[in-house]
Amino acid sequence: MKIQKAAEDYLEAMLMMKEKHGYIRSIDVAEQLRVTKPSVSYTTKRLRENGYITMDKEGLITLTDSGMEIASRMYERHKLLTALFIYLGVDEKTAREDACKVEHDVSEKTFDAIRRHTKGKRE
Amino acid sequence: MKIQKAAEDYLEAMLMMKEKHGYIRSIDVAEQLRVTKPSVSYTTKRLRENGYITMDKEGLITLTDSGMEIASRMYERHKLLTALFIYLGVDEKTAREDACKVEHDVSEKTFDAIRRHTKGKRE
DNA sequence: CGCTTCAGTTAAACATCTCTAACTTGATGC
DNA sequence: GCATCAAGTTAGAGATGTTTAACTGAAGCG
Repeated sequence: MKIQKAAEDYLEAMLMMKEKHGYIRSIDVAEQLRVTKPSVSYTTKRLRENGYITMDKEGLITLTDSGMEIASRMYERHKLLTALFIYLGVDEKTAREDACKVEHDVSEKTFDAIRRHTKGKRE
Repeated sequence: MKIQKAAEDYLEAMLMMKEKHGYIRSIDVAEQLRVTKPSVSYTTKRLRENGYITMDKEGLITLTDSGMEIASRMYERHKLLTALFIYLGVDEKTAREDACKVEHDVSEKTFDAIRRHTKGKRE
């Protein structure tokens, strides 16, 4: 299974919920991503089948190593892009929204370049 | 009809073909986007139904005003993003590929910021 | 004329992702 | 103990966009 954008979004949202609440529930992921419960149910099933998450009998979600790898990559990209856009003069809300979309699309090479660039600016 | 990413890609590719060959054929759009002929056929049908293109009896495509508007917006974004990535130190091929994907996702606000920024750098 | 080739379409199938509606199941509270 | 609510699942549908296979129709050639 090649991980799709949507799956990346779900995994990232799960990591955010983990950081925010200490646990991950489908309903919170649904709210975060503004989708319905069945959408989350559909996606968690596929993520489970492909080894990116596990769920206990109460429905609490745990990211596996491979799931966590994707989630943290997305999350880091999210923060990096947000910082770049803000540096370019975009307001924070817009920066965040755009980062959300762009984070799936940009190659590792370009991220390296952004990383180098924003690092230079921060020091 | 809310124009989808895929439709934006097709319209942009059509504009590129127009600039390259002086005319627009489905088969060239298919090659440019690396999709099959039926994919182009499916999309041209929808674009026709929604007034973004017209096609004559030989299949030659013309962008309408609304189609051209979208195509040129995408094309400008494409060039702007490519320039930004190259400025950040990305090689040209990667810059182009990433621009292709990102051009659909970024808000007008962020594009304004990029425009201001790259303008400053070019002078 | 007949064959081939090229461009385009149609048909059928499939993947992904979403929704609404209805159901299950467990906990909460009166 | 029973009603209610909250979380999650299942079932069925629909939009989008892709594919392969098979067809149509026109152009060129020998």
